[in-house]
Amino acid sequence: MAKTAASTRKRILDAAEKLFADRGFHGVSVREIAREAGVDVALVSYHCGRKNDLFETVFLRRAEMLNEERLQMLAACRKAAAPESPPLEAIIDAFTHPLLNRSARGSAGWKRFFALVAQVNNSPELAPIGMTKFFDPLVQEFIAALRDALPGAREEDIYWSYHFLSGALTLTFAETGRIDKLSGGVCRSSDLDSVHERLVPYAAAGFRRLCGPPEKLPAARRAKPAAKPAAKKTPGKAAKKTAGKTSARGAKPATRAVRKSTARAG
Amino acid sequence: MAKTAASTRKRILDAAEKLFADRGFHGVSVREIAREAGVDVALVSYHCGRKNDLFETVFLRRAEMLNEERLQMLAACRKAAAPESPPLEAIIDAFTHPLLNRSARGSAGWKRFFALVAQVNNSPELAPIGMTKFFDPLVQEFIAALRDALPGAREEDIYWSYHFLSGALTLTFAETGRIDKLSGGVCRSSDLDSVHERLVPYAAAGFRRLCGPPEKLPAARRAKPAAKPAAKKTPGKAAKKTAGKTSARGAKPATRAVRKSTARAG
DNA sequence: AATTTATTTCAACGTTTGATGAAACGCAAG
DNA sequence: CTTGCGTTTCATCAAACGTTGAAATAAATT
Repeated sequence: MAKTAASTRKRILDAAEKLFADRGFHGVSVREIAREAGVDVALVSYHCGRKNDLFETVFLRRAEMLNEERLQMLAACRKAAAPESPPLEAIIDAFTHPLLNRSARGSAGWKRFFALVAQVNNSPELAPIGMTKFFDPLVQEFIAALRDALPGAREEDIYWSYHFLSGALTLTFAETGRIDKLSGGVCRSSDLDSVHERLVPYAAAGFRRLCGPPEKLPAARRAKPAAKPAAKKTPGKAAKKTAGKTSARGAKPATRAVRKSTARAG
Repeated sequence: MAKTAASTRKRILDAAEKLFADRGFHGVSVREIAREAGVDVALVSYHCGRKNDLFETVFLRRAEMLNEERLQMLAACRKAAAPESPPLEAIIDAFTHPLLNRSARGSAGWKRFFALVAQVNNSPELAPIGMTKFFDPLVQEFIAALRDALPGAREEDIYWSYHFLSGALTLTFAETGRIDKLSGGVCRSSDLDSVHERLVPYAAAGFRRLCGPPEKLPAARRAKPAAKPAAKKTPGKAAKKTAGKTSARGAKPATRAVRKSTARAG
């Protein structure tokens, strides 16, 4: 069982997905992927080509599925509201709900994929390649829908509002566990249903505030420019001298300058 | 010049910051950092310890400065509003404005740092370590302020609203260039002043919607559960057979199974 | 000037990296 | 059985990896 060629390829992709999602492209070696998949190293390049191609394949595999469903939902809510524009919440939901569908009900693979997307989206190295390549056509479609739903809005406001949603969405579905720790257990990042319930109105309210009628912003935006905005310019002499004194640098241990880590303190 | 020990260490940290911000922790080698800094490899461990320590130092260096100013701004706006709670916008601004101060006026170092934070924040591997360690105390302080500004709000709603802001903020200041491409030049991610002008009201509106009085949500949230929510389960046989035919897998070239990348096709 | 300490250079260590050529295997078609 | 093809194993390559000891140099202290 699980010895056919197709399943070998799938095992490699699944293993790669898992490891890439955890530690990013550079944090994983091809050999590690092979080991995780229980497969010889050479089989990785045989089935999936070079490491770059493997990464792209992992990324593309689910991106296509996801975005298909997103477009379907968008079309559905457009049809339901025709000839009017669908309500803003419905458009945002069409954009976000497919993530919930895939992730909430226990699919480990999809969860890993979303963790991967979050990293790509936030990487100066990968975002201009990966996100643009696989997500921009879809996003343009949604931008158009948002434009209809927000008549009179300026283009920049729509794009920026989308960008904020994108950041919130990818971070949330990455499930890094940070919010769990931060909230002391009050929030569970794995409870995506209840998160999504909040994300949609949050984003919708933001869109309306930015893209809605030009209600004058409440002027009380900044409190004070802070006591010393550019204080503490070069603490090099003043602050540093207090700590250590012999060494030219801060406060560093013995023999070699720095040796604080794990073992071998010699 | 620039040959003192202190400046050597600084050169290493700056080089590390630049490379880490571009390609992440695993994407950069110690030797590369040394090369970028114009320094012998051994000097990196001499001045900054192991690679892990170097990364932490790079991260901590600016995080402390940044968060100090954030707390100052929070204190200032609290004082200005006392004994009332500061307005929501002022609190959010105290959280976000220090990023603008540091980044908007051309500091390449700070821009790189924010790109780094975005990657750490979205990494399952690094977020639980880095973000928790260096940002949680600050965030707790802001959560408390938000709690005062949003009386009657539920804890989960506050935390999740913050989380959404965090995602939008880090992605925005990472300046990956994606929004520039996406918008065809309409938005410039480097124009942080005008982005920040939008981010604050966007987030504030989201907070109010989630944490404000329990206005009944507009029921029209979902359009339809989409025609086929779980369509196309295993395209392995049906869809794949259309493309290639000889190979067991999809459509792949010659000799070896996969060989599509750059050079050395034979 | 002599002595101590801080910094820098050089060379090397054992491992791991991504990738591949050549040979062996399994299996269906001839 | 034999041929042929898709798949798998095995061994290997040069390059790069993180880290360090020891020697050489520079700077500070006595």
